[in-house]
Amino acid sequence: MKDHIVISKATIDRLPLYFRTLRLSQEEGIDIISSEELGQRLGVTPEQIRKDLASFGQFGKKGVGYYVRELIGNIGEILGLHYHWNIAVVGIGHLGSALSNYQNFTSLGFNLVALFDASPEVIGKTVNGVVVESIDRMTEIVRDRNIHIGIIAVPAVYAQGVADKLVSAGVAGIWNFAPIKITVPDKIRIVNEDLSVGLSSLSYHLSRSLHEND
Amino acid sequence: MKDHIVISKATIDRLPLYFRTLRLSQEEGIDIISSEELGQRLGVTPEQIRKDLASFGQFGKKGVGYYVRELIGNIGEILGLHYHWNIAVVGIGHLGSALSNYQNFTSLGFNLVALFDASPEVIGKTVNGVVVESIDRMTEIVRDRNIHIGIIAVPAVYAQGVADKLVSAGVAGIWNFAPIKITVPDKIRIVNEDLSVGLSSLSYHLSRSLHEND
DNA sequence: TAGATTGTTAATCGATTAACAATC
DNA sequence: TAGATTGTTAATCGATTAACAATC
Repeated sequence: MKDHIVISKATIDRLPLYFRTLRLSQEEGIDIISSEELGQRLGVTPEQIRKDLASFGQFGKKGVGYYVRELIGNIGEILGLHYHWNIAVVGIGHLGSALSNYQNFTSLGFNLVALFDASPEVIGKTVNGVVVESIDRMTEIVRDRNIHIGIIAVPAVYAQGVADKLVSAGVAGIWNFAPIKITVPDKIRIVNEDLSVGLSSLSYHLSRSLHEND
Repeated sequence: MKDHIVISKATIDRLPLYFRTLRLSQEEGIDIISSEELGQRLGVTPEQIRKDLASFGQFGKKGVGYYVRELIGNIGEILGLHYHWNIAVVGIGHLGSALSNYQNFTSLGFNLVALFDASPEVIGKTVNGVVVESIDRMTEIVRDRNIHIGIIAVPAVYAQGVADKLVSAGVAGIWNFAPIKITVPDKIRIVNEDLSVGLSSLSYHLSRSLHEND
């Protein structure tokens, strides 16, 4: 792995796509794949793929391509998926339940180890094999179950409070689904997943094509 | 609106954030806001905001700032939210149900008008006031209810098939949650919402900080 | 008017694309 | 060896940041 080279956010965001597509290719029985072929499968130029991978090392064989199994391992390790992070979902409403049941997280190596909610009607229920705990027990449970990542799926008004609680309980990263900006200390990683962006950008483009001949 | 100027994807993706934050500010009773203040609230530089808005016109008053209500209207119109697009969700599993119940879409002006599923156990159920229909009735329902946008929340293996069906039924845009690349004709807009990207990028950064002193 | 803040141009920075030498 | 394909450098393109004149 090369030090002192800064990897672009765009590159990091493409790695999961490479990872996923390589695994699909592997299931199809493909052992070796070229950047050309891989690019076609996921809609990225071969140059882009080679450049992205090259920032982490030399994973291919010139004149041959990439060994699929090997590359999956390499990308998995780059992404840190081999750490099998423990995750907790906070807010077991519609979205929180859906996330708790999302099988693709498991297949990426994440372990769902805790669920939290504030509502007495929800506390005690079992979702995807995990019992929903009161949000008041967060501190002890985060410590006891060694939770690395907290997923926020509560209404916007509560999101900052939940984030503060997760941070003081000791998580290292937060994945925020609440549609609001959340502030955390610098050492905590935060990723905002804003579902309204995708739909709004669709709306933008659709309304353009409506009056294309202006 | 300025013609022949290409607006960057990054700009379009920030507009929904501006929109949302402006509405929150409005609720707090703020009538006029500067790019400085707005920037602080959503974690974007004031220059960035002014530049983004400037690509669509002159919405502010020099020496004063932006009139919140006016700007909300302007951005809403730029995003095409005033068209009140009709949307349908395909695949009423955990994620599909959550999306069907997502109140933020409604607050952006989208109308949920149809739900589809292939499973007899789900067909006929009511989710958020809408009855789940068989996927076999998609063509007629898309036409009759004038559906503009289809949301794909089915397992990856079925996603391309569902997309083909949505396109031939006549939707103009697709919002895809299935973790797979989908191919559609050029005239159809497609946005991929890949939930594994966010979590994987968290994992990447967390594993970096683990061996920060390498 | 003086102070504040926009809109816009120029400078910088970063990411993608193109080209090709290295080599399997 | 000849053909294929990577890894890497250079060229281009696009987006952000800085600076400031315009003006409310």
